[in-house]
Amino acid sequence: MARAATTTDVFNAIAEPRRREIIAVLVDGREHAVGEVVSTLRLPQPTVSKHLSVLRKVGIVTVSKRGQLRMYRLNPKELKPVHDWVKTYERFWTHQIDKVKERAEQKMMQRIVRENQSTEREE
Amino acid sequence: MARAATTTDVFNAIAEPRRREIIAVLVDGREHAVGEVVSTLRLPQPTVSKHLSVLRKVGIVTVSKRGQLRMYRLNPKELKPVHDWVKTYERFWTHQIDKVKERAEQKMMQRIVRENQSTEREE
DNA sequence: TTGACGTATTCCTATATAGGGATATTATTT
DNA sequence: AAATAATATCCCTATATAGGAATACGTCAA
Repeated sequence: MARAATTTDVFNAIAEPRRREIIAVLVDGREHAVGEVVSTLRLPQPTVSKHLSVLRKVGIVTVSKRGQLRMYRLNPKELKPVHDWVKTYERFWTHQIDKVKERAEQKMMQRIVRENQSTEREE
Repeated sequence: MARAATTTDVFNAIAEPRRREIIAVLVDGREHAVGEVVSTLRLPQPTVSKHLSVLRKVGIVTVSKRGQLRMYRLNPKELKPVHDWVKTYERFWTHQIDKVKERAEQKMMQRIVRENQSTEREE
C-alpha cells in the first residue's frame, strides 16, 4: 500500500512545511486572497493553490469567492486533534526542569552527607 | 518532486497512524521489545520493525540491544517541535467559549440598536 | 467583445512510500 | 553444530505525491 494521501487527515496535511507556512500566513484569522499568500511566501501561484486545496479538503481552511478573488480563512479548530495528541506527551519535557532541579538537589544532599561523614570521622 | 521522506522530520514521521499507535505503546517510558509491540498491536513483525526504524531515524525512539532483543524506548522530547508549532493555534479553541459569549453580546447589542432605531422613527 | 487579471486544473516526472512475503542476520539453547 | 528464536532487511507492487510548465476557467474593465 502507498502512503496515505495528504488529504486523509490533518496529520498528513501538516507534514508538508510549505503548508505550515501558509497556515502561518493565515494566522491573523482574516481572509486572504491567494495572491497575498503568493507574494508573501514568494511561491509560484499553482503551488500555493494546490497546497490550499489540500488544506481545504481536510478543513484547515475555508474559501469564499469575492469577485475574481478566492478568499481563504484559517479554520484553526481543525488543528485541535494534533494538539490533543501531542498534549499527552507534554509532561515529559514540562517536568524536565523539575528533573534537573531534582538531580541538583540530590547532588546537594550527597555533598551534605559526605560532609557529615567527614565530620563524624573527625569526632 | 516527490513527497518528503517519512524520515525527514517528526511531522512526516507521525503522519502515519500506526506509528502514533506504536508511540502510544511506548508511552510508559520503559523499554519494550519489538515482540511486545507486535503482540500488543497485533501487527506483522516486519511492519512494526519498519515503523520503529522510521521513528528511530527521526529520534522519537532509541534502541538498545539486550541479548537477541532490541529494546525500544520513547524519546518524547523529540515531539516538542510539534507541540510548539500547534501551541501557536491553541488560543483559537481555548477562547472559543469567550467568543461564543462575545457573539451573544454582539447580537444583544444589535437588538438594542434596532429597537432604538425603531423608537427614533416613531418619534 | 476583447483583453487583462486572479485562480484552478491538467499533464508530466522523479521519488517514496506501506504492506506482504520471503529471507537474512544475530543470539540463544540443546 | 544444529535448531530455535527475535529482529531486520530485501524484493515487489500499487499508489500518491510536489513541483514545473502550460493551459483552462471565471471575472472585471475598457
